[in-house]
Amino acid sequence: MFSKATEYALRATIYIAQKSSVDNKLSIHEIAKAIDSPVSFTAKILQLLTPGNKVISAVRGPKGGFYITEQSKKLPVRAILIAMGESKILDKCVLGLNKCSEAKPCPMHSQYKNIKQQLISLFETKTIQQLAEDIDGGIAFLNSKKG
Amino acid sequence: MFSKATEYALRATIYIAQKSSVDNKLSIHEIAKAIDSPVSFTAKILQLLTPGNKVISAVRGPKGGFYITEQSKKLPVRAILIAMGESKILDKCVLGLNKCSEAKPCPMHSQYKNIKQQLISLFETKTIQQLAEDIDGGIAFLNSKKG
DNA sequence: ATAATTAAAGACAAAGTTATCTTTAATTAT
DNA sequence: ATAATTAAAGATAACTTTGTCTTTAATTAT
Ligand code: FES
Ligand code: FES
Repeated sequence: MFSKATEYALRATIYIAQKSSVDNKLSIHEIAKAIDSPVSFTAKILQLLTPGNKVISAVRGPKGGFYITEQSKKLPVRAILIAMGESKILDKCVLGLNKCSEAKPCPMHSQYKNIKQQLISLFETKTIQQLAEDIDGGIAFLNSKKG
Repeated sequence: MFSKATEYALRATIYIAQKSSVDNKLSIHEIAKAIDSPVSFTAKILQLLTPGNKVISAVRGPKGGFYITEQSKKLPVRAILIAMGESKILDKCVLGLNKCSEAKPCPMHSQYKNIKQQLISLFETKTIQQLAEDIDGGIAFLNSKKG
C-alpha cells in the first residue's frame, strides 16, 4: 500500500509519540532500533516530517533528539501521509487511469470507491496519539521481532 | 495500490475480454493503443499471463495475436493479481510489519483488516467478464484519453 | 520453399526507491 | 573557547521498476 519510506515514517512517528516528551527526546538510533528500520534512511525520512515542526520536532546537539508536541499528537495519520507526499494514492484509479472520476470511471470504480472512502476516513479520523496509546497499552506493536 | 505492470495487465486483459475471440485476435499494438500503455512493456507483461493459457492466450504469426477463452473470462480479477505476483500485497501490514497477524498486530490492524477483507472479496468475486461487460455497455472505460 | 507477420525472448537503458556514508551545523557541557 | 554530541545535508551506491530495442521463433500466405 505505502512505500517503505512512508511505513518507516508512520512507525517512527507513533514510536516518538509513545516514548518521547520535550524533556526526553529520542535519538535516531533508538527510534530506528525500536521500529526495526535502517538508521540513516530513517533519519532522512524524519527530515520530511520536521520542517516547521509540522509533525515531529527535532533539536541538535547533546540532549537533543526527536520529540512530538501534544498538539501534533492530535494530528490524524493523514498528516504523515501528506508530509510524505503519499496522499495522492488515495486519489488514484485502481486500474491506473489518469484520473479517478465519476465522469469516466474504470470498471472497478463503482465498487472500489466505497472501499477507498473507508480508507480515507480511517486515515482522517485516527490520530497519532490514538495509535501510540495502543502501543502503550500493549495491544499493538511496531516491530515484529521483539515485544 | 498496484504497480504499473499490474495496472497494464488488468486493463489489457479486460480489453482483450471485451474485443477478442478465437477468430478475432488482437495485436499487441492494438491493445497498447486502446489502453494507453507502452507497447513493448505491455508485451513483456502479457507474457506473464499466457503460460499455459492461464489467463490469456497468444498465437504467433499472421492472423495471430491475443485472445481469451470463455473459460478464462470467468476468472476473478485475483487470477491476474496472482499471475503478476501481487497477491501478497493483500497480506501485507499497512505499517510494514513483517507479518500482518492477530497475534502481533500493528496499531492500525484492527480497523484496517476489515477494509482489506473487502478488497480481497472484491478481487475474488469480480470476474474479468463482468468488467469487460461494463466497458461494452459504455458505462466504464479503460482509457482516460479517448472514449 | 519463400516471404511476411506476429509474439517471445533477451539485452539494455532510464528512472525511481531504498540504503549507506561522510561532512556540516547546531547545541550542550566542560 | 573547546570538545562532545546530535540531527541536517549532501554525495553516492545498490536495487527495483519501468521502458526500449533487437533478435529469434512460430505461423500463415504465396
Ligand atoms: S476510475 Fe478507476 S477507481 Fe475510480
Ligand atoms: S498487523 Fe498491520 S495491518 Fe495487520
